[in-house]
Amino acid sequence: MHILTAEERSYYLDKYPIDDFFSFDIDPFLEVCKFDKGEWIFQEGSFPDTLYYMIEGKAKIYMTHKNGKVSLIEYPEAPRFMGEIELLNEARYTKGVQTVTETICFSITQSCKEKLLTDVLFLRKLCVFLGEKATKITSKYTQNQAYPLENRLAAFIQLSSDQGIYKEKHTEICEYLGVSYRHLLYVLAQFCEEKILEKKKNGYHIMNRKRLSELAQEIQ
Amino acid sequence: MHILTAEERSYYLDKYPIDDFFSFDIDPFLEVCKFDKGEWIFQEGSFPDTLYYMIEGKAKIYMTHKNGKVSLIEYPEAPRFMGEIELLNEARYTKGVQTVTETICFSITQSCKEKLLTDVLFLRKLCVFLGEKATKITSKYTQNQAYPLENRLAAFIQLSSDQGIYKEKHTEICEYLGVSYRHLLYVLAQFCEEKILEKKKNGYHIMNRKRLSELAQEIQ
DNA sequence: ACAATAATGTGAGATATCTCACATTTTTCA
DNA sequence: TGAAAAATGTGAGATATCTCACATTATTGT
Repeated sequence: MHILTAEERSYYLDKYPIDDFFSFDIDPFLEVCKFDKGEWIFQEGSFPDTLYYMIEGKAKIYMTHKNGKVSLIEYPEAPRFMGEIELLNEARYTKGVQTVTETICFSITQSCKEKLLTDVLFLRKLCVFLGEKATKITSKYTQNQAYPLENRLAAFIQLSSDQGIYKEKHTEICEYLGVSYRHLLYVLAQFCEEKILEKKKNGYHIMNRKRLSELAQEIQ
Repeated sequence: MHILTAEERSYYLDKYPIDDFFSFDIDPFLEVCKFDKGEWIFQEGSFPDTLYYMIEGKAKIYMTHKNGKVSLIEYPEAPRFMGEIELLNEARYTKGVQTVTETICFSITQSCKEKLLTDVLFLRKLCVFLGEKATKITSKYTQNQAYPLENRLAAFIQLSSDQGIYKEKHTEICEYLGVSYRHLLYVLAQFCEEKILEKKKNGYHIMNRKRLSELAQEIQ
């Protein structure tokens, strides 16, 4: 992570105005910083003391279980807060957050914590954000346990494919969908078998959009 | 649901003071109401216009999937908010909420919505509540997919047993743990087989607390 | 350019969990 | 108090998913 120069800073502040999140002047408490691709924003189990507002980039939120399994909990995408729960609760340790692409964040130090926690505008934004987060997580996980991978994967392919081509990293997606790598490949192979997908050099091509939709639409 | 008399109202307001949640006088906007056991507080799919703060009782939050499966998402217990997400977001439809026991709530009409959404004290409470909710749901569901029922059930029995006896309704618990009724019985039978539990008239008696702990403690 | 590392891919067998069909018991309510 | 509904219980077979061991192919760092 490194902090951007004054020039870059004002570029981003201009591009992504954030003043209306706060009723006080946030400028003195704010830095713009850049994380490299793959860099960890929060180490799992650490106690972060910075609130980030991600403005460009994508990341992954992880947690590791006692038995060694890893859950990819969320795919946070800009724009959104990170570290907000730790701001609200003292000494709450965090999940691991790792960038997927180069990522630009506004970083807000806890030196203005008091101001933040008494700011109506900010708190309301945060409430809405947290409410949506809770709703999203709930729907992801209830789906996970109500539908077999076949349906969830179909939905995920629809979401994440680009120009009719699906080419995500299996290692990531199996963690996200909560199944083993092996099983993900099984179901992908099954989709190819059924001519829903076709595996090519540059990814899996969607051959039967209709059938894929049917499978996906079993889900809410 | 019925609204309590002035006398009962002041009894509960006295017993569970709530003034310090608000920086304005909430009294004119607040009723105390009672739900019977099994009554629905929110119908699934409806658009509630009341914020509740549950002060006594227990409930269940449900959602029904397209394929007919039902997920028991949460076991809300007093004290806590309900309907807070719908307060923040216009026209958000709700999950189903049904009481498990007789339940007493403060009900706050949306006529003071503006006041609430500009009240620092209230918003901060709400943020903390929503943050905890998100954390709790995340940990429940990541565990669900990282551990077999054997471990999760052991943990759940520890939590919900009383005086060494486990006697929850299987139909509910299988929904909560996200498995089929059949499978829940299998694993309970297995626990009996292994002499961890013993099935008696009044419930499953815990016979091997140590082994149960071991199974439960695989989970974080 | 090469070694190390990560990602991908596959087979085979095990396990966790589900579906369905049906029997019994308990609870609810008209 | 009797009929209906809910809860409980069980068997048998299907399916979804996992584990492990190993081979191949990309990607990365030096």
